[in-house]
Amino acid sequence: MKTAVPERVKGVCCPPSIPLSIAKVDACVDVLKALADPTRLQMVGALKRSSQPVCICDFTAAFDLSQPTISHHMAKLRDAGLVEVTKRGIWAYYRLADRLEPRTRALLDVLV
Amino acid sequence: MKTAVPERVKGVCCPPSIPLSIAKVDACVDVLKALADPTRLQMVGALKRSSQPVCICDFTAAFDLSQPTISHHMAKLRDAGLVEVTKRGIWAYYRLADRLEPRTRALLDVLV
DNA sequence: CCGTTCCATTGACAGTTGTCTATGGGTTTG
DNA sequence: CAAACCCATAGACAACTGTCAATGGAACGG
Repeated sequence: MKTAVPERVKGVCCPPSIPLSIAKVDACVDVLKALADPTRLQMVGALKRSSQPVCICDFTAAFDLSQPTISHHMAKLRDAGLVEVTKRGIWAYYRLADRLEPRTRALLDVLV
Repeated sequence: MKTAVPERVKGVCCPPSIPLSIAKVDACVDVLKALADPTRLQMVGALKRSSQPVCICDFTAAFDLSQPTISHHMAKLRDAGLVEVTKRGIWAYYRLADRLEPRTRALLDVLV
């Protein structure tokens, strides 16, 4: 029964008891921060569902946000390693990163 | 070949072409925001690994943060519906929420 | 070569977030 | 009751974030 609370002794609170998994936490948090925004989450979802790289101008049209804001959000996804860009002529085409970590891939499969 | 970029016509950029899945995005983002912090992510991980509810004083001891800050982080996890509390005497025991949405559960399985 | 188109960067600004100190409330113990 | 203990809330403050307008750079077309 998981809800049966452990016994405690007053004043003996707070031994350093919790095993924390500090490794990879920061990297994980960076990915979560990148995804924790409505615009960026929808961007990633659209890229994941698309069979082709998507021109960023389409995102500029799809969201009610200025072009610099869209560019800014995409830059955050780039910095997090989630997306990659191919420039062709005056256009910039984005896609999900080719070599996502398996955990990150699994995360996207759950999310979008 | 997913990297073959689509053709474009100059000036015809930005048709309203991207199908966005607006539903549930905000709810999803709320969960992601709650998890997108090193302290909170480790808290959730510790709760997930623990077979018993964990006294919040243990978190106060485990992290190099003040007691109100720990309480504040746990409140954020509560507000996001990720954890639940049982009070007993002067102690507050936290655990993962009993009825997490399947998607949220899957998210935690990937993350922690 | 010059204007047009698309994209990224910069700078500014308001709103949110993480942290602390201070305080108060509830529970147990002397 | 009074003191000690644990926890949550309130207030303050610095740091970060999301947004926009303005600017500049690169590529294309006449």
